[in-house]
Amino acid sequence: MTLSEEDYIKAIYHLSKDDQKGVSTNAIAMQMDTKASSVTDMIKKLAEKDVVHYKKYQGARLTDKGKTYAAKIIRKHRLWEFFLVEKLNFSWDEVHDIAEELEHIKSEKLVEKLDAFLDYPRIDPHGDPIPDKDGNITKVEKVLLSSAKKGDKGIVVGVKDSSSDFLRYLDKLNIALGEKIIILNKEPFDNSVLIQLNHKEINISSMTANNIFLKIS
Amino acid sequence: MTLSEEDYIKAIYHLSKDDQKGVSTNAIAMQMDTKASSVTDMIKKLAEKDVVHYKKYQGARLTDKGKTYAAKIIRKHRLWEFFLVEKLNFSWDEVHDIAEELEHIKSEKLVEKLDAFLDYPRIDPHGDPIPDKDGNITKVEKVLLSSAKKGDKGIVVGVKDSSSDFLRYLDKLNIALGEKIIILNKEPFDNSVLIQLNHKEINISSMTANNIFLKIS
DNA sequence: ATTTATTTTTAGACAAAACTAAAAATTTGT
DNA sequence: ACAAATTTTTAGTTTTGTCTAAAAATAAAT
Ligand SMILES: [Mn+2]
Ligand SMILES: [Mn+2]
Ligand SMILES: [Mn+2]
Ligand SMILES: [Mn+2]
Repeated sequence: MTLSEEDYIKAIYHLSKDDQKGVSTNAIAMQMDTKASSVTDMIKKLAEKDVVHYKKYQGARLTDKGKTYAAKIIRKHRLWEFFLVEKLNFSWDEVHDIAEELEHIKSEKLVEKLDAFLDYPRIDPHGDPIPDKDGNITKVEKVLLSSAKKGDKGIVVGVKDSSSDFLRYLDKLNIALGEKIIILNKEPFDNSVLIQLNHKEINISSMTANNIFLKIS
Repeated sequence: MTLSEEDYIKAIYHLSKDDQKGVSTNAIAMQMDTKASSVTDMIKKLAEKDVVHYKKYQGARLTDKGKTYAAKIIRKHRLWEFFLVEKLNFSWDEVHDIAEELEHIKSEKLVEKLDAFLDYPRIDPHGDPIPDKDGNITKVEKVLLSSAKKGDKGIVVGVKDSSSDFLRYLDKLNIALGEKIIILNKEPFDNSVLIQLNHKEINISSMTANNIFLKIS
């Protein structure tokens, strides 16, 4: 499987909400920052290799083989991100692009040794679960800050958007994984949320609240 | 620079003995396991990018820019090899192929942080020097076991052939970097060498002796 | 000094992964 | 239900890196 094919598989995996409906050509094109026509070509190739099901105009659906493959790439991506942050002292907003390259290094043994070296981490620096050796992903129960209710108390356990810009903004707000948050109020006018964090009250915009995951405690 | 271009630059670097004469098209083809015609195409492209000097039928010579670039790739290759052996507990015969991929990961910051994490190692698991940040390589004075004289005492400091097969053979002989060796005798008939290693006498074939570097003490 | 052998380059083709432009199918709006 | 808008596919190019076959240049041998 080539680097490009692997990135497509991962993209389709991440875009697969429903297991029934295929992921649309346009959605994949958007995610991959390419043109729909290129996506069609690639989907056909992936169908040829039995990693996706494809019927014209019906979008792409990963096969079991495809899902397993996706999990393996994601496992590598997140293990490398963990390595970069925990061992090389990168910050969480710098690691995605590098992991985007490292995830394609082809060596089963490398992944397993890296996993052992890192002491079998189960979540990456953005709170996302790291698939195990066999591709199993333990789903973490989490809820968007935007959908938490007034009075709820929770811990920041993840982010939906993991772009550098957003992560650096969270740094500025002193919001990091593990921080305790209390929802003091929700403003119906603009859907902003007033929270308490480290004994300070801060106002979080709807857009920001929509990208922070909490575990309600 | 693409992955393929980088591998060519490295190949030309390693094949450059004389600084005057260009490296022949055929030699590069051999090293890269490809055809001479492909090499000619690539040399032209590299000349276009000013990393090699190229005149028809004269072979390829790296420019200063090319040499600096080569040193950077080799730096990454050897740092990753060191990481794999020292941190992930790979053996020295397993790391070359993986480093062959890792050396192409594009992030200056990653290299510098990796270097720091490894505590600035200066030689890789095969005894080869790791170029510094600026591409400077400190030459290690070393001599082939095959050219050492009877009575010489030395320490194994490197290997010329770093193929898995050779390295595993050395493991079997208990020859590793740092081992002390005494040259007891040289057999003129087949150029084999009788050495003392760990209080045992072993006979080393000419071919093997030709691939072990010593520092005479 | 020619002829012969080897090396290197050119010419033409191919597969991968992208693109643009245009056609076909599907979805949406009235 | 039909026209309009959108999505998806096809057709035809392009670029990168490879290949084979043949031509040209260089090196070796008689
Ligand atoms: Mn990637
Ligand atoms: Mn992540
Ligand atoms: Mn390489
Ligand atoms: Mn090495």
